[in-house]
Amino acid sequence: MCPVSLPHSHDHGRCISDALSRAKALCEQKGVRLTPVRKRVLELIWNSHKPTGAYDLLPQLAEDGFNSAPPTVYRALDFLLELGLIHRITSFNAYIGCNHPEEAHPTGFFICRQCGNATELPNEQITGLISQLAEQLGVVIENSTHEITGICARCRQAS
Amino acid sequence: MCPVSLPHSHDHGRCISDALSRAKALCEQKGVRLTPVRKRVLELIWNSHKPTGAYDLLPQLAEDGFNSAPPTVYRALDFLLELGLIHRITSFNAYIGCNHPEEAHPTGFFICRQCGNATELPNEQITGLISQLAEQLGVVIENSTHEITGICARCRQAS
DNA sequence: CGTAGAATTGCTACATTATAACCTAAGGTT
DNA sequence: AACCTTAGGTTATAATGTAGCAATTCTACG
Repeated sequence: MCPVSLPHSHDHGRCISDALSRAKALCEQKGVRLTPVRKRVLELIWNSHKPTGAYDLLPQLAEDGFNSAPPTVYRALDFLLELGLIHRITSFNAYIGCNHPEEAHPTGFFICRQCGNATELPNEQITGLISQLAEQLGVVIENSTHEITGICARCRQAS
Repeated sequence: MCPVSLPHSHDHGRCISDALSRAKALCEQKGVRLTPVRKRVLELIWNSHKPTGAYDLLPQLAEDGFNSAPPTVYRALDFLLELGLIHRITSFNAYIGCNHPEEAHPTGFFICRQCGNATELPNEQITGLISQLAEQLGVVIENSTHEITGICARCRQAS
């Protein structure tokens, strides 16, 4: 399960290295290649818990001597999205790492207006909602995005 | 309440004229002006129950002799969004009319991949979800978007 | 090995969506 | 009329995302 609220302070280096090893494992399992660009993009996205825009990645890749034209980034993003290693936050045109790429799951995010951090919403609620809706409306659901903004618990207390 | 599923065939002229009179009433009530461009944009959006892109409106406005540069359309859209007369579907970069602009409400949409129609999700479910999440996460929710895609009941039966 | 085929990346150009900035016009008020 | 506020016109540009094709790297198989 994804954390629903970030601990005030956490070992973020650990966050990143965990994400990278999960990614490596998943790629091996699926027989696909976590190439340097792909790995670096994932790492950059995991640099924070704030959604990162595609064009924010370009200069950072350039610094590392990678090619830095939009297609490079978007290809890497597409690859990572496909594997579930990252999610796209459509209302921000931005991307964020996922903690549990192994299990397929409908995605939802809470994004704090103050600190900018995004946390994944608990699966149960989202799953509950969409299965309820599917039955009630008689529809077949293929995809769903849920993006909630506001003030997170920590920022609320800090103010 | 918004219809959750479109009747197979409905008097769509009525849809449009209802929307326009609601808009007129709301504008009078709020003391703002439903100018020709704004009215025409609203009408164009209500031409179907499919989300309409901003740039789709430009040539249609041009046909009617209106100015047709992006700012014109976006200003009209912003005005209509502000009043709740339309909603934005972020995952499609598109806009759609709202049946009940009077009452504030969190918005959610189901969009059919097949026929393209978008229908507003029942308020109760969305409201239920976000109030549950707000309490559980200890957050203050300011905004939420819920966009579900799949196959609607009618298209499912037709296939 | 070595070579064919597939996957990946480099690169240029371009498409789509949205906004900034500044000026003109229209409508409402005294 | 003089003034003020709101709305619209116009040009340019920002931000996000893709198409298409050539060059390279990897992989599998003989």
